[in-house]
Amino acid sequence: MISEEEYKLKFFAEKGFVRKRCKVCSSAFWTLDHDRETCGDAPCQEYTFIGRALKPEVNVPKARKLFLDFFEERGHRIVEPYPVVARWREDIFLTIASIAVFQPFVTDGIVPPPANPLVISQPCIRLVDIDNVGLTSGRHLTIFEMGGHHAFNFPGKEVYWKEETVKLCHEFLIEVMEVDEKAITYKEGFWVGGGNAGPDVEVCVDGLELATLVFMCFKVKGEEYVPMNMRIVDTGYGIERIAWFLSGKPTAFHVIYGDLIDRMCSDAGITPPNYDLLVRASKASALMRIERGRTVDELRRELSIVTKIPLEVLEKEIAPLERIFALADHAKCLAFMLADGVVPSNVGEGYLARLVIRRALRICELLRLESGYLKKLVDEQIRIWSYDFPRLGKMKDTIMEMLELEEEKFRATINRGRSLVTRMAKGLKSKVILVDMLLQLYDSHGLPPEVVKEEAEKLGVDVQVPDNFYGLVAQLHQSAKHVEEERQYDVSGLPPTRLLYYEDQYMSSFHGRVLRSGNGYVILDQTCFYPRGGGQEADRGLLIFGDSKVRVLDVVKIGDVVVHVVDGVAPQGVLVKGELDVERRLGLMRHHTATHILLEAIRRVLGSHVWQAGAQKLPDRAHLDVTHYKHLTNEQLRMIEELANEIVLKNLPVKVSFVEREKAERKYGFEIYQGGVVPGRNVRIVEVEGWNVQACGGTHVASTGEVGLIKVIKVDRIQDGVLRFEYKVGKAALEYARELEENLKKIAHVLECPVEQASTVAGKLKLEIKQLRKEKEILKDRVAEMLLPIILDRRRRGELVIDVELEKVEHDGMIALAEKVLERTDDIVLVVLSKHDNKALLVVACGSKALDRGLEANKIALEIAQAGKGKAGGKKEIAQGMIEDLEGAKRKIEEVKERHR
RNA sequence: GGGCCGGUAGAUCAGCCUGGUGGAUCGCCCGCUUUGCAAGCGGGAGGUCGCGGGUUCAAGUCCCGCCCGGUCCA
Repeated sequence: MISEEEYKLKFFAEKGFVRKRCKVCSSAFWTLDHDRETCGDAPCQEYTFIGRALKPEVNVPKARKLFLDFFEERGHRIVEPYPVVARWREDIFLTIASIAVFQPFVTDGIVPPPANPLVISQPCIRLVDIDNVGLTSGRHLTIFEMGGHHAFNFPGKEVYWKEETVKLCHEFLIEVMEVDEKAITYKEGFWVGGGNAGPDVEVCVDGLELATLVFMCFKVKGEEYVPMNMRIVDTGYGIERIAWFLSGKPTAFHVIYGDLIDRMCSDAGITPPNYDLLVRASKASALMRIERGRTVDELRRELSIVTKIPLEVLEKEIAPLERIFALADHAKCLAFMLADGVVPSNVGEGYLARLVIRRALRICELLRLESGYLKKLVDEQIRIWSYDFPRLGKMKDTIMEMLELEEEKFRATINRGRSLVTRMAKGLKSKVILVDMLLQLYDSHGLPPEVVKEEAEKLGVDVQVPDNFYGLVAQLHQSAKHVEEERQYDVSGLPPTRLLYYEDQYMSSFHGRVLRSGNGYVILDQTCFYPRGGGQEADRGLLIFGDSKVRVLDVVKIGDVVVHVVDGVAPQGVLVKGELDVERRLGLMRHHTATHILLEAIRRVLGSHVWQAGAQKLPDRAHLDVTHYKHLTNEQLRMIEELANEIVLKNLPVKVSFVEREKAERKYGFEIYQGGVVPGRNVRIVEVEGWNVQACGGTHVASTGEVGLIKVIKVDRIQDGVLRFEYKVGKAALEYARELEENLKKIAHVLECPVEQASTVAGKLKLEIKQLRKEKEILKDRVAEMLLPIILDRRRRGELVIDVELEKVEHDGMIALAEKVLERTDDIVLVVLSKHDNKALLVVACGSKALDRGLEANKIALEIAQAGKGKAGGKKEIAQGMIEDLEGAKRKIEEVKERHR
């Protein structure tokens, strides 16, 4: 796909590099060493830098400084790192590379770069490699700093391209890192990621890839690579790898975390392996081909063969240490993610955080570390890294609380799961847990199959986990998917609609010309109808032309064109008058502005980890979803409500302006993207003066006083980690208050008490019901006790079928009587009637001796009920029923008595 | 947003498929046994079966709606 020519650099030719092919992976590479046989990258060769220590004092901050200083000296401006959560874009959750900071707006040429050329050391998180962390001595990390120097070459305005990039890299390696240049290889490759692509050169020394130099010149659109106008130098240097390489430490973890590794070992009661063993295993870990989804056991066996270290020794000495490595890495990853405001949950980036947390907790469990250890470790990481990244320290309390709750939650889930598995296993006939059981345990209860296996095997139950387990899970959800199809309108060839609602948010009527019209839709040259978007519903109203008019049912924006969905047709070219449903629009505006006010109030009360997760504004109500890790207290809700209403009362101006994207970001931060990232060079900024600033396309009132009362009517936990505030403002709030009042009055009316006393009276009533119920039980017993001797006496005189008539006793009381009688004699048939206002209840009971005589309660009950225009059923020992015609039933009872005398 | 599971005594749960007087274990209270404790034995208290409708002679159980919790998928 990529021509060899792409890599034929003058620089290589002048220095005397030769192009060779790796004997292991057969990829092409450039080297000064004419005898070299491999490309110099893992897994084609061992790590040979370990133990060499070119610069033993170098750690991560020092490596970062070496990198930044070098490029600064060569004309690059240093740019401050961005958050690890990619708030400025919606296609990825996490910052996965330094270039991700500049995608898509800078790379698309919409926004100018902050400097050109520039250099940055950007903390990045990649969870795709999470399974490999620890196994490769530190080549794989979930969190790492990517050093990137970037040059943005605009057409006709070249900064630098391939030659200069490779030359700079080469100089950095030999001058700053003091690498022997014969050890360097430049491997040819092609890189795709973050929506862009281009040929790249991978820079490897002594088995370790230290940098990737990407020459970005394509935009990825679906399956296609579209050439870009701009050509961008996108380099990525592994800061941790540079530190590892220079320090010559056995693993990258030793240089990243220093003595923390040893302290963690001692906390876990692990004796670290001796240095030589560790170095041998570590060097060889470069050779592990981890890419193909192989099991840890297989890799370990392979490592044993390569290093000639016995498998038992590896498992005993190295495996626990690998867990320590992974744990340290995950803790650092969490410190950064949580500090940047990710709230663990089961949606979005919150789910990624939970994934890391649960993985880390599992490792703690495997290492038998005490509960709460992860929290301590993250605390330690905050201490270590907050010197270079001060924002970590600011969120510490919130982070600690989130971790505590997450650990509790995880344990609860696992415990619930364990008892479930135990019960399920006990109920099994064959000692095997079936696949559909596993699926149910995972899908409904969140129990991963490994946990089930572990638990079930303790009970001697076999578990077969199919390889395609998660595929089967996906299948379970396949059928549920349905895509709602939106009606498409043809807007091709039309000019952008002039958006009058942005020129005057209060405009309620206008004149416009019909540019295109069809059955059910009208497109005008300009409109003040707001199209559905940003969580705000579309406007309604009328389009009037001549003597006729059509109603506007919906408004949608397609590209730059606004389409009015109507209940008729308008002639092409005609001039129409548009009239907005003003009440509706004002309701929408009030609720929209209220949403901005409320969000800020929530953030100030709960903390800056709170981010908007969705919102909907209707004319008479709205809801706002935010990330937060636990339920609100009443006190917090009060504070939020009060704060929001104070802002209303202050009657602050709400200002709208269009600002250049990068200026807005610099001035207000990424918090402006609470409602999502909006496209375009300029962003529309809505500012509640002195309170809140957001990028927003919606329509707003001019000052907060117009919102009126903001009343939160409900706070829901719609997902774990997401709260939904429902609220009404202005007239709708008044309407709500009225309804509440009405209801309360009705309750008070029913209770016949003043409104203020309704709750106490209701409480008293409840208590009284409880007492009455108890009393009823006692009386029921009493009645039975009183009747008992009479019934037994009648039996002694020879009656077999004995009828008893009660009043207003329910079935349960009648049955209780029958039970009492049968306790005393089993050679009896008892027929109990209980008169109610418009019916009578019937119970028939047969003792066991009576059964022997061939009598059956259900048959007798049915016979009596049928004679009494009622119905009955039950068992042959005891049956019950209902009767409408009491006299008829009584005649039948006499008949039955006669029959069995 | 959608799917699945659950809500029964203070706690953990059985009962629901197949409707017919609401159960077990732990905890609690009382008594016996014991020098005392732990334990053992005997007895007892403790339930609007999440809420609201419907079907039925009869609903914890079947059907529908809602509320709450858990969990997976998007």
